[in-house]
Amino acid sequence: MSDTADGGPASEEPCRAREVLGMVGDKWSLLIVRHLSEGPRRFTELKRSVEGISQRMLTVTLRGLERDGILTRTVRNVMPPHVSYELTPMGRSLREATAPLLEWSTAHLARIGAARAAYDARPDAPPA
Amino acid sequence: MSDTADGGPASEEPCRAREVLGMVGDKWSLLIVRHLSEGPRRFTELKRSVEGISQRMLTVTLRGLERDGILTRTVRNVMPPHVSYELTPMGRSLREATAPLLEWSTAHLARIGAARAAYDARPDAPPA
DNA sequence: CCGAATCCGAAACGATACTG
DNA sequence: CAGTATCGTTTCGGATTCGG
Repeated sequence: MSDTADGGPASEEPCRAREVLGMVGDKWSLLIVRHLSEGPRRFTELKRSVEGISQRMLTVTLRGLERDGILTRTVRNVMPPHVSYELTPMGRSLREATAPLLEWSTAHLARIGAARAAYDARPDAPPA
Repeated sequence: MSDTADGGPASEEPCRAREVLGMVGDKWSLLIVRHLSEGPRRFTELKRSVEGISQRMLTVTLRGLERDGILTRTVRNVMPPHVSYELTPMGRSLREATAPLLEWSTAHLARIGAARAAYDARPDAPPA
């Protein structure tokens, strides 16, 4: 399968791929989507499980995904506050669409590291 | 298929997805990979077909992809210079892994636009 | 024709402190 | 608990200029 059932033959106009990458190509979106694929999660749960993300980036990223219709934000106005995030059907379809890429990454990361090492060891390797 | 054959259950350690996105999650990499999936291309051909990319970003992105073993760079030292770029087998497998995401994008972009419009029209929409 | 080098503005990101 | 506000740093990316 070299040219069928893919995202198009690339020869078409300005290409929508950029818009998708502008949405999920950031540092955290796909991580959050992936974690939410296991079920609804609360803010602090995500904060812990994504690990490395700051409060700010978690908030910002969640807002963006909510705006794009990838997930829903449900507020229970009690004390203490309780906010739950959950994938929409579109969010789950996105998760499935990104699965092959995540698979690919785990399968090829070692090879990529080797390629980089080989490249950097070449006589004509770039200085920095 | 809700949970099988995907990139893992998300519960594992710090997650490699970030490294992949650090590689192909930028603005241009996937576009270039997509264009190269049709066969080898020269620098100026890519410059024209990607359209919107600057010389600098084309050079930088191509170098990165070459370093990661996604594509090869072949120089024919003649006048005028002739440099050809071509996907490696790993590059082609990457192209296939990203195909579902590109498919998804073309299928859902309109719906996302609608979701954004609806979100922005909500009474509690963010100011900016 | 194919790039490298430099400069600069814009945007992303992170740490911290504060609020209901 | 679940954010918001502010600040400083880092990175991205475009324009321009120069070299082989």
